[in-house]
Amino acid sequence: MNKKKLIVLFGPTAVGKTAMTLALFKDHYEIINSDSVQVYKYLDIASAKPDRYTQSQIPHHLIDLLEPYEQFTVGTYCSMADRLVDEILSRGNYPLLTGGTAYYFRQFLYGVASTPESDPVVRERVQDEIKERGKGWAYSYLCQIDPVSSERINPNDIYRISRAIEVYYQSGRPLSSFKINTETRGSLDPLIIGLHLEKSELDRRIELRVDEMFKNGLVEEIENLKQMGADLSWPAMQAIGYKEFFIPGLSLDEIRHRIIVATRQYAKRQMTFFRSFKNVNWFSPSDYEGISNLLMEQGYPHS
RNA sequence: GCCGCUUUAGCUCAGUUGGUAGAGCAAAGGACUGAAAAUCCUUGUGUCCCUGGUUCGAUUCCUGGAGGCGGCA
Repeated sequence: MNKKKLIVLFGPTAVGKTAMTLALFKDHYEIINSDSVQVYKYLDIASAKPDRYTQSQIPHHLIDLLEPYEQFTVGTYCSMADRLVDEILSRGNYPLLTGGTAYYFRQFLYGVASTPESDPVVRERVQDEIKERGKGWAYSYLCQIDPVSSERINPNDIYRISRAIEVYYQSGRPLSSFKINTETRGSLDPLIIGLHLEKSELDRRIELRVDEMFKNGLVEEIENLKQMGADLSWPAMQAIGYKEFFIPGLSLDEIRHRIIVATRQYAKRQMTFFRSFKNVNWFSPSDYEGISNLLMEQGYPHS
């Protein structure tokens, strides 16, 4: 059985992934969006969703998939991406997974663990319990039901504690009993391309991009969402460039500044995650020639 | 011009009854088991505005000066 050839293209926010796809991947490629915010409808500007023109030049998948009040998960991403990879290959094209959500790439490449998928009812039950009995209880309960995970998870990391408890409620098994994969799935033959920029240059681009977002109507986009009933309980509203508008009492300038700072911090976290991937071919986002040569060497269509 | 308050980390500010200092934010580094643009961990950062004096020792008390804020003229 032939391994599936595909390209993974990642890099921190604002590094220039979209420009890169237009420059080098216009023909014989189809993009599988790997960005946890661009899957949402109506979140166009602050999510830096590829514009109409870009989408007309290259087929895009997994964009505008959900309403902003719906929950997306890695598991869904992975199964949809798997199906799309097969479809794209059967058409004689190459899948190009691109975006900024490192966690999605990690789970896609290694294969998502066999833990039960998250259940909103159970999640709410656990949330209620934590609210009632406190975070201290949650962690000591975790120590009891899953000592192995309690070693790994910090007592303050209520997200992961909560999830570990959910898994226990749903399966009757500790989270740590589900083995995770640490190697790329045998069925895949990925070519991983990472884009990186010097910190000061990336910071400059982030600031420019945020100013562009305001010029392109970010405030109107938020107004539209608020008219639809958006508030912080909508999963999509936790994204940078959206959540800031729900903080009471901020001026537009303060919102702008917070978005810039949060974006810089996000880019830093992304780089930390990306650096942990193996077999990454790192390039500057302007190095079209280097990437083109790599594609040629690896037997991929190139321009 | 006079009176009062103020000057400490990149920013906002605590503090030291005289023994050269610490929070939040920012920053740097890291983690990541179906929420991941989420969540969490670790770590510094200093002519304590300048000048003289008192003192074993001054960022702290005193003199003079400079900047900022407010009031009166």
